[in-house]
Amino acid sequence: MRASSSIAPSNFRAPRALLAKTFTRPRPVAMLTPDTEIYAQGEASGVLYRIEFGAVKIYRLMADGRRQVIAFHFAGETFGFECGQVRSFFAECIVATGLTTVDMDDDGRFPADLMELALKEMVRAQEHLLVVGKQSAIEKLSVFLVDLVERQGGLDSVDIPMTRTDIGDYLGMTIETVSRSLSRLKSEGILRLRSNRSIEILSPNRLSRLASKPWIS
Amino acid sequence: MRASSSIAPSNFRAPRALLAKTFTRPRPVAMLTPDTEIYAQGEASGVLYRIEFGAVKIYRLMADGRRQVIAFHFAGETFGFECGQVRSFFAECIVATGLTTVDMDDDGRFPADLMELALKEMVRAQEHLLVVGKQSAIEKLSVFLVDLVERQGGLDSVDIPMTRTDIGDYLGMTIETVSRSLSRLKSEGILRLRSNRSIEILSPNRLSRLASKPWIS
DNA sequence: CGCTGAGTTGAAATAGCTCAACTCCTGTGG
DNA sequence: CCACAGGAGTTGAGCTATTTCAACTCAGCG
Repeated sequence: MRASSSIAPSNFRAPRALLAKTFTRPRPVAMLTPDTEIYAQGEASGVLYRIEFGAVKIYRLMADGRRQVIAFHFAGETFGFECGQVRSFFAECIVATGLTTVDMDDDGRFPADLMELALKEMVRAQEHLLVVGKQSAIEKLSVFLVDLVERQGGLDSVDIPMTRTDIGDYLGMTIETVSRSLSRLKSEGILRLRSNRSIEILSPNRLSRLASKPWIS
Repeated sequence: MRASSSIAPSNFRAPRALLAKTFTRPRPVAMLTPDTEIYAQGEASGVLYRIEFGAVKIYRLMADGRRQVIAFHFAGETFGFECGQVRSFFAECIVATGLTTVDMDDDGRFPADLMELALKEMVRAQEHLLVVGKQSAIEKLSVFLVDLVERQGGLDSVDIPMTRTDIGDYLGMTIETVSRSLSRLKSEGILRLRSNRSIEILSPNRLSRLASKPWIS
């Protein structure tokens, strides 16, 4: 499943005529290898990306070298919203990924269709806040896993494309704590580590009880 | 400066004709007393609010009773963005507050002018993530204070309209830790507590060094 | 076959939480 | 005008979860 070629994002800006605002397909697809940088903090913004397959992480670097992962995005999702002329975040492929682009209007605004997506992204960020603000590492990790399960269609077997470091930077904890929490869930029989990047949920109920949907109804 | 009357938000929905999309003033202003609930989790969404004066907190209640404050808003700011038909958050006045409303379009979308505001709100939420994800309590509080300073025009004297509990729920720490961190900043000569709700920044440099703008350039 | 990076596990250090006592401020009623 | 009550804030002491530092395992790959 490894892409055979890696095309820099700036090279595959599609002709405007091809970019229907109604998201009609097919559109040109760029194949990116793992760890490819899609855009960087400080670059000019303007293009939105839609993931055809694969996974992407959005993060920010701090002055002291720490990193905060803002979001993970998977197939079918759109990312790249910014409020200024300049990117505030980095976007990077986690695995082999196929991307298409969505341009802004001539006047520098987004098609109205995308308002909904931007708002959804806002709410997602705010809900992530609830998770990072939680005190317990087990809780955080459970919420993370339940979210992954749901986004992967509710199957027992969950793919974890990102590294422990990514997860730690996403949840605001060290990789050791991520690892220990996973081990704890394993030892309690809630999940099984099929491999480093794939787990099997043995007791979805107990997992989601740990995650305990923080928001009321 | 206490408002003489408190009008429930549902009572001051202005006639559509008055709500110019270009934000022309004057518009009807509702005066709300402190602790007035502007909207609640679960209510129908649709109206945006603009703060003429005062301060508002946006928060969410968790199933276990914990609270996460998502944002504070001050004069000149607009809040109330949602992605669904229903409010995900509570909005409540912190002090006496004057509000005006901005309706959505007939088709349930926001005027295009507001896209920018929504995106700004998204980025704000994502930056809040950086703060809550930080490990040190002193750092978190410093970032919070620096933000307040900037939003109040960079003066030495900062107004803290919210309680320690609000601050704690915003930064993801207990009120005791908020208090201890403030005392620490005080004992180090970085600030002075004029009163519980007003501080004087003695060394803005050292404060912002502690806050150490996490994002590079 | 050994190198490298990712992940795990252990032990000690520590930051923040919890519980509890206390102070301070403010508003109220005598 | 003063006394008092209640809420908000502060401070202390002990406890615990997470971080830190370090050693180790494991898997993939030249």
